[in-house]
Amino acid sequence: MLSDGKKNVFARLNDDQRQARRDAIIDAAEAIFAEKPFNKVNMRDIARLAGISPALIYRYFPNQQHLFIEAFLRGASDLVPALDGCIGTAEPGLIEKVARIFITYLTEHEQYFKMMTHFMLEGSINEDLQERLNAIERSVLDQFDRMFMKMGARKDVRGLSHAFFAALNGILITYRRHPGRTVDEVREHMELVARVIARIFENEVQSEAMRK
Amino acid sequence: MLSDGKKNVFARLNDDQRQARRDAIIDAAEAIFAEKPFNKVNMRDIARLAGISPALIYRYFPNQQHLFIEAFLRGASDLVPALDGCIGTAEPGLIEKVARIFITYLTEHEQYFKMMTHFMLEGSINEDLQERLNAIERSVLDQFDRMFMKMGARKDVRGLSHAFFAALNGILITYRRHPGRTVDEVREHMELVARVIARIFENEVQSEAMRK
DNA sequence: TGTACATCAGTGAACGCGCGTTCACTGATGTAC
DNA sequence: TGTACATCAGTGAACGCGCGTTCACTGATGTAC
Repeated sequence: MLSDGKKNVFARLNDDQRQARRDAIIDAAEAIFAEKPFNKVNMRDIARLAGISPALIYRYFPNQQHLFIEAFLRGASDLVPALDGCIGTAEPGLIEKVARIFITYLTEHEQYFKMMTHFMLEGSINEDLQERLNAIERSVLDQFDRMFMKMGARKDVRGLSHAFFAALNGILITYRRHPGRTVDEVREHMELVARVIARIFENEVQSEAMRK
Repeated sequence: MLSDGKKNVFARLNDDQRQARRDAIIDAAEAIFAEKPFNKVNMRDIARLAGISPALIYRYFPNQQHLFIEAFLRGASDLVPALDGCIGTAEPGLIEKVARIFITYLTEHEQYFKMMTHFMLEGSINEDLQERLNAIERSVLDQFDRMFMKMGARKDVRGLSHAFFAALNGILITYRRHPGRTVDEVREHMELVARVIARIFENEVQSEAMRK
């Protein structure tokens, strides 16, 4: 007699095994994103790197968009604790430190940055997935809020965070491919510009506090 | 006897006619870019809108990349005079005005923004074309330099311009597609964030002047 | 203990489509003589 | 003035490729009895 429950009694892969394979596929997707320009990323390469057939990916993810967004969510969620950990204490230069962590994280894990811009620029995204992307963005903005408040900002903190977030993203996109520069030179330039940004935000917060 | 000059005597389209058709193709490319997500833009649609066969485009442009970059250069070069015209006099709120012009220009002519991000993110670009793109970027940065100097900045003006440029680009990319918002709401939010950015740059320049 | 069967992970090849680009061709016009 | 020819704008169809996704199938394993 067949089971009448929702879980099929015949499932031979238990949850751990399924999860392990899922992770392996996401690992492969990340590696391919890290290696190639994001419009060259494709399912065949991901499957090959994961050591499986392309068709098998579709037993774990309904389509490419889901896979990409799951991969992004898994990786990008590590950024939030990293920010959280360093905002603990108010200190001079905190904003610069946070800016550097943000920039460093997204240049060292270029795959997340590529995925992020992919979603920002592409057409329609599944509603649920969009909401999860928004949740990540809000978490990052929340961290920035905390940072600005620790540094003494009181007025329109969210506005500052939005501006800060946009400015850092802009650095990553604008100076990503400066011709004739090595990877290190690009990173160095980004950090330079990030310091300028951090400095003027710092200055803004300070002078706001002084006006009070 | 055949002509021994470089210009073929048989050319039936004179330079004006050729240029007119070239412009018409670029017009069509712009219109398609304005209408569709940039990864849906294709040569067939451009040809159809221009009222010609796809094959004819290749008599005017060697390939798609050249067409796109020429289109971008033609359109984006109008931004520089627009900025130039409004930086004439130093006045309070100048930075905000310039930020608004930049944002407005690239939201009202969304096609240029799409092309710009296209080039920033895609793989290899022809060297000559890259140099022309860089020239445009430098012109914009030069305008920002002028603006900051008029407002009293003296130290590391180019650094400010780089940061300002990145921040404005970041606004355009980050807040482009906020789900459930109308086009007007998106634009309004962008202008709000741009005002925050402008304000803190203004503050930075002023306090730099005061420290002197 | 053995056998027929159900279930499911996994596969390689194929489907279908979109798209950049090229090909072979047409037809109009100017030139040589 | 007429005719053969060269030149070039322009075309529709085809080529070739990449890629997301699906299909028909295999084989291993657990179950029913």
